[in-house]
Amino acid sequence: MRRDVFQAIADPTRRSIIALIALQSMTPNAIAENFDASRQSISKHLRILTECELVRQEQQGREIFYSLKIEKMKEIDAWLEQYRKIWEIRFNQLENVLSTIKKQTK
Amino acid sequence: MRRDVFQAIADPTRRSIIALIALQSMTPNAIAENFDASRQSISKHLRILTECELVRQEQQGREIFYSLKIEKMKEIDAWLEQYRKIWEIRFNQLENVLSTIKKQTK
DNA sequence: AATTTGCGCAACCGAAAAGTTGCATATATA
DNA sequence: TATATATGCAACTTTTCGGTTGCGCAAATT
Repeated sequence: MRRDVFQAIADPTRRSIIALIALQSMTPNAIAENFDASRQSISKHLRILTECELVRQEQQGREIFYSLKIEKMKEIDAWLEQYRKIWEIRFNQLENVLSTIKKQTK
Repeated sequence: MRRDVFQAIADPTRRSIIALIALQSMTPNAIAENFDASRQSISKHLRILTECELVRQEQQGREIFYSLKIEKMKEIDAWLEQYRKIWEIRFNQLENVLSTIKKQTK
């Protein structure tokens, strides 16, 4: 089972779950109430999110609270970083081109 | 076919293709040479990347050059932004807690 | 003009993923 | 203690995905 963060966030339901539990931890039932999907289906998504460590479980009596491991999101951020650099360079190049044109028209 | 950026970057081969063409545009054959995968397989990935507008094609004779549409990557960045905010808040809260502890031990 | 080259497209196949159903288990509650 | 509730897990089905094969077409090359 190739489970990585990128695969985890590929599913729109999982992205919604992430958004839902980003601020406060929730039980599977509470989460499922926000979707058309069945409890089991949500449970499976939660398992996938847990397996790739995007989510943490906390047992409390017979309830299990799920919350987002926000640190793991930084992995995506780190991957994006290289491209952020590129688009900044591109932007600067464009700036230069524009200022050159401006000078020429003067 | 539900094709979005998140689904596109879920596949490791596609992420490699993105990295490869980020700086200069390349033909499918040239791209395929960098992988074990067949030309057709790479071509299919390129189609998916094109469909979700992460990649642009430029015909030049019988060759087609593919290049990254870096702007589209910003969509992922925009999605991450909300979580970036959260982890900054968390970090500041931690700072506060630490400084409170520091004061108490004084 | 015939052949080679670069490429896309459609059909097919096997593996993995998503969803459903039916349990089992542990903790509350009556 | 019997029952209801919260949840996970395993088995099964359906869908999706990645890859291969085979074809067609247009641009280069001979």
